[in-house]
Amino acid sequence: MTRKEQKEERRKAILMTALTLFVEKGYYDTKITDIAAAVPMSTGLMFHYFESKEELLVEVVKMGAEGTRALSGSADIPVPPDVFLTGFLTQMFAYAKEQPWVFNMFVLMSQVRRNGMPEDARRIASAVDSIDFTAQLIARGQQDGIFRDGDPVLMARCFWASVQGIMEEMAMDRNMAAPDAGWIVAMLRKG
Amino acid sequence: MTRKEQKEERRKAILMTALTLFVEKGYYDTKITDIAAAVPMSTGLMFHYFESKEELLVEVVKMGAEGTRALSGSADIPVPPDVFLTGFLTQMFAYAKEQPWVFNMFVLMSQVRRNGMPEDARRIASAVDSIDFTAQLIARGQQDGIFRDGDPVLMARCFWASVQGIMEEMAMDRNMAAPDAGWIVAMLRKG
DNA sequence: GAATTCGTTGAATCTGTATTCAATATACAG
DNA sequence: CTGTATATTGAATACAGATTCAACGAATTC
Repeated sequence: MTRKEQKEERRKAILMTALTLFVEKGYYDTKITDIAAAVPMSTGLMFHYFESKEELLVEVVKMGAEGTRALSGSADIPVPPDVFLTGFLTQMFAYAKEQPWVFNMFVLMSQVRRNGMPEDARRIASAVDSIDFTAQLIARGQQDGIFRDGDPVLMARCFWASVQGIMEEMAMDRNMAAPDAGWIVAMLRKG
Repeated sequence: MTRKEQKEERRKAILMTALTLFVEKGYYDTKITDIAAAVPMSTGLMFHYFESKEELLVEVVKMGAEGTRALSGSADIPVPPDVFLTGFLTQMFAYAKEQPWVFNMFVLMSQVRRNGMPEDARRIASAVDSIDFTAQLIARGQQDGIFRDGDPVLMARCFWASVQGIMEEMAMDRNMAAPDAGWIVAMLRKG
C-alpha cells in the first residue's frame, strides 16, 4: 500500500501546487512545466497523474467543490443570520493569513465561475452554490427586521460578489489587511 | 482626409470589438480570428492596425485609462461623500444596462489589474488609481461623522473591490438586476 | 488614365507549449 | 534473485493560434 499512498500524496502535491500557481499567476500563464518544476517532478510525469492541463484544473475545482459544501446546508442555524454571516466571513478572512490553501481555493473557484476558463471547469464550479442558502438566511433576517428590504437572491449574489472582489484584492496583495467582516454584512443591515 | 478618418474608425471598431469579446470570453479564449470575424475584417489586416494581440489589449486598456480619469480629481466635491459615492455608483450601474461599453471597460480594467494578463497591460491598468481619491473622500466622511472608523485606504480598497466583484457578476449574467448603490455605500456608513 | 500608394485578403509560416514516447530506474511479487 | 509492473525522465512531436507575406484591389495624385 505504500505505493498507492505515495501516488495519492504525489497527486495531492500536484493539485496543491497547481492551485497555488493558478491563483498566483493565472491559469493561462501557468505552464505545465512551471507546475512540474514547483512540485518538483518531470514534465512528462505530470501526465501519468492527470490527462491534461485542463483535467488538472477540473480536479482542483472538484476538490474545491467538495470543501465548499460548508455553505450549502439548511438555513436552520441557531444564531441570528447577521451573526452567522459575520462569523463566517471573519473566519474566512482569518484563513487568508493562516491557511492560504482554503483562501486560494475560494479565489480560484470564483475565478473559474467567471469567463475565460475552460468550460468543463466552469460547469463544476458553477454547481457549487451558496446563493440559495445565503438568500434563505437573508430572508430570515428580513423577517426578523435586522436586514433591509430587497430581493434576497439579488442581495445574496451581491454579498458574495463583494466578498469575492475583496478576496481577489487580497490574493493580489498578500500584505493587505483583512477588512472587518462587519463592513460587508452592513450591506445587508437595515437603517 | 476620408482615408485617415476611415482608418481611425476602423481602429476604434477593432478596439470596441476586442473590448466586448475580452470581457465576454476572456482574453485568452478570444482568438485574433474571433475579433477579425466580429469586426469584420480579415485576420491579416488586424496587424496593420495593431502589432500584436497583446498591443491590442494594451491599447484597449489605454483607452480605458483615459476614460477613468473621472475618479481621480480632487476630493473637494460640494456634496457629502456618501451622496457622491452613491450617485456615482448609481450612474455606473445604470450604464451596465444602457452603455455596455463603459461597463465592459470597467470590468476589463479590473480584470487586467489582477493576475493572469500580460504584464504590459497590467502596469497601465494599475496606474489608474481611484483609491487615493476615494480614501480622501472617506476620511472626510469620517470627520463628518457619517462614515465608520477604520483605515480609509483599506476601506477604499474594499469598497472598490466589492464594486468590482458585483460588476463582474453582472457582466457574467447580463440579466441580473443592478443592486442598490446604497447597499454598497452602507459598508462605509457608521452603525 | 497611368502611376503610386494604401487597404485588404487568406494561405503559408513560425512559435510556444501541451502532450507523447522510448528509454531507464525503482519497487514489488514469486 | 528474477521477472514484472510501476515510476520517472527529458527529448521528440503535435498542434493551436499568432504572425507574416506575396498578391490583388481600390483609392488618390499628377
